[in-house]
Amino acid sequence: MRDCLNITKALSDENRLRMLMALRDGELCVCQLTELMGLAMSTVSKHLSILYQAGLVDARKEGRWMYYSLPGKGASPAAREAATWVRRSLANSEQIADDARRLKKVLAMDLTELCKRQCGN
Amino acid sequence: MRDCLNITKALSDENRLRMLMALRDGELCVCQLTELMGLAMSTVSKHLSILYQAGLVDARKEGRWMYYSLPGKGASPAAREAATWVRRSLANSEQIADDARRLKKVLAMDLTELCKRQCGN
DNA sequence: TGCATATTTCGTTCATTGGCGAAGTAAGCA
DNA sequence: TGCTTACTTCGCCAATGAACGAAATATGCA
Repeated sequence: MRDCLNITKALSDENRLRMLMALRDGELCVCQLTELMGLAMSTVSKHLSILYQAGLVDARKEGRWMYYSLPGKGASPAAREAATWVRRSLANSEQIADDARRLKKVLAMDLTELCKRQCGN
Repeated sequence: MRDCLNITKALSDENRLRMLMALRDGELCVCQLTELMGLAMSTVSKHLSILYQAGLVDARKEGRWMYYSLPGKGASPAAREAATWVRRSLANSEQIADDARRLKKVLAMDLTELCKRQCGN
């Protein structure tokens, strides 16, 4: 029950759903997600930790960067099924499509420049 | 996005998950769910309306009684898939097993007597 | 019609959650 | 060793949500 609730609570916030969908095409660092979401970095970090606790994202540290991604085979069946459900349910969301467009621009930016700017705020 | 969030928010409460699971074997009226859950009837009614808004339960009025049940074929795919996910995720929950045991006793009670007692409170 | 009963709605209280900025931590570089 | 940078944790405030009891809304029955 605890695991199940962790997952449903993690999924019950619009910004967290958007972040999960943003990770569809591969891992992103916190700065990139922060730029995409237009929230404070501390807020994004908090959301990511909630998703991580629920097993809905993997985390990988590389140098100073933390990369988050959708979980692989190691994840719990419940979490993977939930992620699949989210992906299908939001496939046609206008908001998600808009995020995908803006994510492309974010990915085109220089990562170091982007992070420097984010952390300056 | 709105539909998806309605579903995940509806599922992000332990008592609502327990109610959904209690409906596995067929419809129940508000009094029966109230007895099972040990909450105020107004609280149970509120939870049911949230599940209903999300499309996670059907509602049927028969005389003075409102019967709630898991949704049939008419329900949205997203809601049905979510319900299936919940059923699988909680299949082995001790809490749910305990609820099932107590539900048997509730079903053995006389419905009219049960309701009269509930509403007296 | 009037009364009992089953349920919902309303108003309030309390706990949880999302948001931010500031301070703290960890990793690379001069 | 310091300094910058990428991120997390902490402390606070505003908003949301769960709980209750009381009042309102059906519905059936005398």
